[in-house]
Amino acid sequence: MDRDLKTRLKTLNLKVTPKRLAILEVLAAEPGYLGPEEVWQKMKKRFKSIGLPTVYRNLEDLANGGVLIKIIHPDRKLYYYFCGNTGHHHHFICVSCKKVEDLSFCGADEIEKEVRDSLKGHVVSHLLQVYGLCEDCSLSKTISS
Amino acid sequence: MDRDLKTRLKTLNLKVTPKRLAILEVLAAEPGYLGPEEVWQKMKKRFKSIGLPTVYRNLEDLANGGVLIKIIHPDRKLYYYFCGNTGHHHHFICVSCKKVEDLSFCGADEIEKEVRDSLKGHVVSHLLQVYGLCEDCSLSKTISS
DNA sequence: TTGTAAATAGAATTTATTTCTATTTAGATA
DNA sequence: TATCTAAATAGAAATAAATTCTATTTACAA
Repeated sequence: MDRDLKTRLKTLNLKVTPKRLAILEVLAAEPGYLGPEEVWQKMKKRFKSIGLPTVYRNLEDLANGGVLIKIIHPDRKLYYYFCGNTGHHHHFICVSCKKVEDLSFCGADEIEKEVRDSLKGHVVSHLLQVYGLCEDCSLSKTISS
Repeated sequence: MDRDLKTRLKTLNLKVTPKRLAILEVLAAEPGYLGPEEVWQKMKKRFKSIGLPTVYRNLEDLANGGVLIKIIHPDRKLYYYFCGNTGHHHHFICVSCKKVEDLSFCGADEIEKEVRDSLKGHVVSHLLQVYGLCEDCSLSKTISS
């Protein structure tokens, strides 16, 4: 686990614990994304005792810190994946096959302008998720959910 | 309740029941969106007996039929709004006082273009949620989250 | 008018997620 | 290095949104 990441955790006031690092390693090694339960299963192979609440708390804390990205599926479950850089990600989620693809579109500038000009407030973060049918599912299915 | 809507329900193989129509009326009269529990509360003012599962089932069926739009918030709760008013609603949520304000910004057109052009998919719905500090909280508080 | 598949009430249940409390640990400070 | 304190944790318990189940009622087609 690289030094930058440890530094980043400290910046977030998160202590560098073995389990916290292991959760990051599990997700960093994953090509896709995992749910809390799946992360827990993988953690149990590495630690004789590891509580599910620990997994939930860490995933939440790390996502709040921007180290992980949190995805909310149409099935309402939470999923996370490792985020190398500090930027936000926007997603296109297929409601049929659950596949997630990145979107490059981001209206951050316009959003910040509107919040600043008409609401007189400050933007801390924003979330954009787009639900739909991916190419494969568009070809083979109709919208039924 | 207009005739077009009844026709639309029949097209979806959904019978035109008083409660189903009332759920639509409740949401059509709402400028924003409502959760199942909120819809249930409003329904209980109109019917002496109305079950929460009935509300859930109808909201789901109507959303599947495209009469309602379903969105999933970062808090994982479901919300619905009538598909016939001004379209989707985007919100600015103050992380300090939890106040919600409407945003007029919407990048729907650009999003649909990108999904269509580069992903070859179709957009069903999207969720834009902006977190920040409102004017009052910007003046009096710091970000603590 | 009648038959039947859909809709419903109300209770019970499910399950992802969170809270609680006692205990342990990371890492700052002396 | 030893000590201290807030953060992190385990494990049990709780929460609550959402769903399932079964008997009963109703919309509406024939």
